[in-house]
Amino acid sequence: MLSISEENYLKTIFNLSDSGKKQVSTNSISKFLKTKPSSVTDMIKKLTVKKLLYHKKYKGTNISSNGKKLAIQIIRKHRLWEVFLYEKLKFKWDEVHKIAEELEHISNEKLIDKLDKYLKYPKIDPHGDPIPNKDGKIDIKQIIKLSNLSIKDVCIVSNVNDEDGNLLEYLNKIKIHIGCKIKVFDVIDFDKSLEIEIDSRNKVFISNRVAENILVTKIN
Amino acid sequence: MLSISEENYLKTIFNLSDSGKKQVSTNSISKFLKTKPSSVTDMIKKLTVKKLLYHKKYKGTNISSNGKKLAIQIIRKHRLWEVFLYEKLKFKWDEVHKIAEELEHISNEKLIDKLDKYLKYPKIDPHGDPIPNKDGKIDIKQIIKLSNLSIKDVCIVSNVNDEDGNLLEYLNKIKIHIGCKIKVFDVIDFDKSLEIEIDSRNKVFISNRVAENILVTKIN
DNA sequence: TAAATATTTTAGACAAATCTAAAAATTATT
DNA sequence: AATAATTTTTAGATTTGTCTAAAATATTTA
Ligand SMILES: [Mn+2]
Ligand SMILES: [Mn+2]
Ligand SMILES: [Mn+2]
Ligand SMILES: [Mn+2]
Repeated sequence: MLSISEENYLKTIFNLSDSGKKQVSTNSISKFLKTKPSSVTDMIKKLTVKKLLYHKKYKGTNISSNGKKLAIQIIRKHRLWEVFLYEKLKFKWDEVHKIAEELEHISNEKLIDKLDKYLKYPKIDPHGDPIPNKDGKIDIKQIIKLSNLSIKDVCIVSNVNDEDGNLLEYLNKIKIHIGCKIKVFDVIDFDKSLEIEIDSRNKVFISNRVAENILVTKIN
Repeated sequence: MLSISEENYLKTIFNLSDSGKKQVSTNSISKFLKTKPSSVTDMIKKLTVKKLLYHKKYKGTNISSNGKKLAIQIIRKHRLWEVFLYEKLKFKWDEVHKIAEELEHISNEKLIDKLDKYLKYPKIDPHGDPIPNKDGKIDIKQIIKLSNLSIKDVCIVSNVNDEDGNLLEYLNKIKIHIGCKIKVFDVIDFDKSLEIEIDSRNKVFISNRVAENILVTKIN
């Protein structure tokens, strides 16, 4: 059994490593979790003893296959709770992440199984992130950043960064949501901002920064 | 903001004090929470500084009105989650208490408001305990122990002790549940055990000990 | 009411998770 | 390659919640 802190570190390392593909630096973990690098070093040692991480002094950290399995189960819980909060309790999509950060640490396998069933085995969370199944398997779609599209491209929004509440609020305002259709009308050379049309209705300009945080699947 | 430990102590003291009516001994808290008396003394000091308890060395502990308010809100959360687990996720009534012990510590007022609404503002939890409303008000019914009834009395089960999973499992087995009707057929002089008929169907004997843990409202 | 017993508190220790300050190692710059 | 800057680790401290052992107080029993 892991403590809440251990779970948060493990999940963060899994995410920062791009699902275990890359090495993670001590500083990046410390920045993400808003703890000091020295605290991160301590926790890395602890999780390494538990064989959830590999670590060589001064070199960087990799997640082990056991670590991956545990991290994916935490993510599964997080995203199922997000669906519950969004679908059943009618929270806005920019409110669910913070609450799910707490709910994800409740450990009872039967609870998660029953929640999954109750929600009818959802495949994605309210931000378009895939929900791992009980065995840890994750459906991955071919997705690209909206900022990579060109004039006249059309796409469906499949995912947005759920870490930043301000971004989600802004997307609410301009009516961008998971599953909506976006057509690129113009790409401004000066700052790479985009003029887009959302669901064949409202036309707006969005910055390149915003476009980088919206993941889409091209449909033409 | 209270820690999970502080919340558990506060709730325990509220319950052991019979909703604030009685003084609570250090040992009784320690027994209930399975911690040592010295740990209890430490926590009492901390909660006294926060003005949630009154305490005089060697004399005993009383809960303050602020402490009562907080305890009632934790109980509200606990019982609402129990209703969710029982009604929506279809857990058995003997399974929900343990999980609710964790869920009750998630602190987000909007979450509890929305959960309450979603469950249609339930008045009692799966064990018949009243759910305090948002302002902390609790409906109290005229309830007595089943063990206090006499031959030919009829009653409705309104509450059972939810702390002991074994009791709940046993009640499941003999089909006693909240709202069921019980008629007393005989009271055995020797050990005060009862012969009862449940919902005009199955007749069984139950021990005095069991009858003491079933609260009912008389209907004749 | 004095002694025995039980309860409660104090003193000091420990593990977990964090921090600051300083040392060690790595990486970037001249 | 030497120096400067950055990153990472170590050493030691702090807070929270727990423990054991012993001391202080209260209660029960003889
Ligand atoms: Mn999230
Ligand atoms: Mn979390
Ligand atoms: Mn309960
Ligand atoms: Mn609890």
